[in-house]
Amino acid sequence: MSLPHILLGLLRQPASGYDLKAEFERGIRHFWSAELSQIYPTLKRMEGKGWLTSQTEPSDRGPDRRVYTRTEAGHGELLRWLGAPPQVGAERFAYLAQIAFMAEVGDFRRTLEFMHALRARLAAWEAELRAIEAGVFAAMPGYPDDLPPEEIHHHVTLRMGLHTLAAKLAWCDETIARLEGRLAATTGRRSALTSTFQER
Amino acid sequence: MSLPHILLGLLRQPASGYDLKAEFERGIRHFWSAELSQIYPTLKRMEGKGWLTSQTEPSDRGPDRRVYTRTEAGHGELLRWLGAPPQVGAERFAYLAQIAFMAEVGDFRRTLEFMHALRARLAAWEAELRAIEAGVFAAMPGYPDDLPPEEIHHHVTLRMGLHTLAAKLAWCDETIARLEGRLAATTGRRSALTSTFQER
DNA sequence: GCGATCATGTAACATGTTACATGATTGA
DNA sequence: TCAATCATGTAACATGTTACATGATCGC
Repeated sequence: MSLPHILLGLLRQPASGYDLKAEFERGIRHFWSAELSQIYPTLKRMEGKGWLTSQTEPSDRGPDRRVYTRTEAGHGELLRWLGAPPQVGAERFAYLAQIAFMAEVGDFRRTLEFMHALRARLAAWEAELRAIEAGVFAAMPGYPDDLPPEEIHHHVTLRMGLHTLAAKLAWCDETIARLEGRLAATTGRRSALTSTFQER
Repeated sequence: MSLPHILLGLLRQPASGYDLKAEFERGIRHFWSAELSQIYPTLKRMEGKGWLTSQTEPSDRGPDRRVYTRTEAGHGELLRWLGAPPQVGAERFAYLAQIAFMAEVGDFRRTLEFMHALRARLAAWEAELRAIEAGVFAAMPGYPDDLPPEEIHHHVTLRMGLHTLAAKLAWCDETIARLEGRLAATTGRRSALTSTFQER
């Protein structure tokens, strides 16, 4: 049950479902995502619980907007969630599952190809985070020491992304080197076009 | 749609739902989890698709076991999944969401407390992975170079866990140091028992 | 006029969690 | 005899994804 709490956190100012989706796209997306078709009914449910109120207002362009405001009860629920212990351990990595069973293919070159594709994806993601940090730094010479207190937490989540992506890239490199070492050991004995370890 | 594929991967030998749950607990759990109440209907669905066949057999103790066997079609589906590109980017970290909105509490000491709790959880997890690696090393002096080819992939996923957990611990330490620095800068000016940045 | 953006939603489906129901066997 | 383990499942609920439906306005 995290999406309602994330929405409560984002609703420092009143906002529509559409606005909140846009907030997800710039920032939150790095550690959580939600589709509009999930956000709209969730907001409605939250209003039913008394965490939000809504009023419709005309839009500058397009149809009327339904703008949600956080209630006292909603703010209380947010604080309760922030007081709960860290929710850790339920992470799911589909690509690790793929690697774990890759032996079934019987050819290291597939694993190698997979690791290269994975590395490229992770490197692009890291570049994105680096660019964000560089942008903040450019606008603030004393970064991160001069960050105002209310922006520290956002900075902390960005740093987590940078740390773990660097670690994953190092892991990709380690893995690629190890697999290439294995492949080199079998090349010469047999063509690189034939099976690499089904021979066993 | 990953659980069916993980089950296909685990079914190198015929196994019951109960057996497969046990396999999750020793290993898979580090990057995926599933309850029995999800595994049983999933196996039934997979049988309906022709990926598995089942036969019941008496148990040494307790009720009859329904043992599933992977079919040719099931093996083909597994290979198709292993041939797909890495599924990356949809990761969800509830604890990062909590940190991102922790400013709402208005007291760094809560963030600090949270980071200490998080660090303890991650350190315990890292210790567990280290123990697994140490166990493998003890049983095999030439680890990891001497690992047989079919065990390399398992080793690779273990290494990913060790890399990212070390990175997260470094991030925790960096964050804790930064927060303590901030706190020290305000202590002396006002008691540590009062608000730290709502003053702004 | 046409595609992009603004704006809200429903419906069908897929996936995952928690609680409940049942009952045998084994070891302390 | 009592708790743990073996063993299978259903039901209710919660969460999340994909596809579909509708329609206005703005810039090219």
